[in-house]
Amino acid sequence: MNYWLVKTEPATFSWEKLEKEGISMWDGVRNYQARNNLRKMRCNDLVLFYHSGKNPAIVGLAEVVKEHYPDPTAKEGDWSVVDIRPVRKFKRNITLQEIKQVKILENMVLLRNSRLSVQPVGLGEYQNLLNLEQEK
DNA sequence: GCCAACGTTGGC
DNA sequence: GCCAACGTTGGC
Repeated sequence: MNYWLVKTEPATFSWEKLEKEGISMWDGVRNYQARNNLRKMRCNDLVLFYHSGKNPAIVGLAEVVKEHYPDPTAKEGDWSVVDIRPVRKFKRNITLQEIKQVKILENMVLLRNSRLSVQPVGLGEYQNLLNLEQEK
């Protein structure tokens, strides 16, 4: 089992929309590194769902339900999508600001390469984030 | 709205 | 193959 994080502008595709749609196709990825990460996702892998823009934060947890297949929205090029579904909304948002303050999380791709929209998350990082959620 | 970081494009 | 120019992302 692997752990991931996907970023999205809430105006483009929000957590609320994911909950409303249920199983959703994660399309529109047009970055090779992000695409390659999509292709490494396996069914049942867990995906932290991150809102970028105003009040950047992890807001919920999703799950991969269908492994990669060609992106039907791509007019050209070799692009992929996966299907995800919402697992649960976090009981509170874990903000970028507080993630930055946790020493153990300083190597997260989220902080090291803030522009990568589909990124791996280490097991230790994942567990730490869940612990953070329980605090406060 | 600004700007840093990163990716892509295209001339040479 | 290098690099300047440009476009995009995303935090602030």
